[in-house]
Amino acid sequence: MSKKTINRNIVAAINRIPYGEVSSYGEVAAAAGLPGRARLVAKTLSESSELNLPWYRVLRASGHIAFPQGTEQFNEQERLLQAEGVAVVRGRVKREKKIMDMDALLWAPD
DNA sequence: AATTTGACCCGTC
DNA sequence: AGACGGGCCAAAT
Repeated sequence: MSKKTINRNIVAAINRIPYGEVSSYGEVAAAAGLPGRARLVAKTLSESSELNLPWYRVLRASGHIAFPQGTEQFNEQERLLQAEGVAVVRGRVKREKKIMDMDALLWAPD
C-alpha cells in the first residue's frame, strides 16, 4: 500500500519523455491529465528520488533548469542533459529545432 | 486549524 | 529581460 500520495499518472508522464528531449512541469501535469497542477509535479519529483525517473528532462516553462545555478543538483542535471545531446547554456536548454539546424549546417554535404 | 513553503505556470505591464 | 498578481495543492510548521 502506498504511504504517500505519489501520482502514478505523473510518474508515467515523466517516463514518457523521450531520450534527448525535455519537457516542462506544466506539460507533464497536462500529459498526466492534471492541467494547471505543475506544482504537484514538482512535489512528486522531490518525493520520487528513490524511483529512477528521468527527472533531469523536466525543466521550467522558460526552458531553464529549476535549481539555482551552482548547486549540486543543477550541475548534475546539466551534465545528464548534455550526456543525452541536449545543449545547455547558462542553465538554459536550447531548442532542439535550433540544434537540428546547427547539425544540418555542420554536416550538410557540398 | 491556520499559515507557510515549494524542483511551478500564465497573462499582463 | 524582469516584476507582479492570481492560480494551483500536498506537506510541513
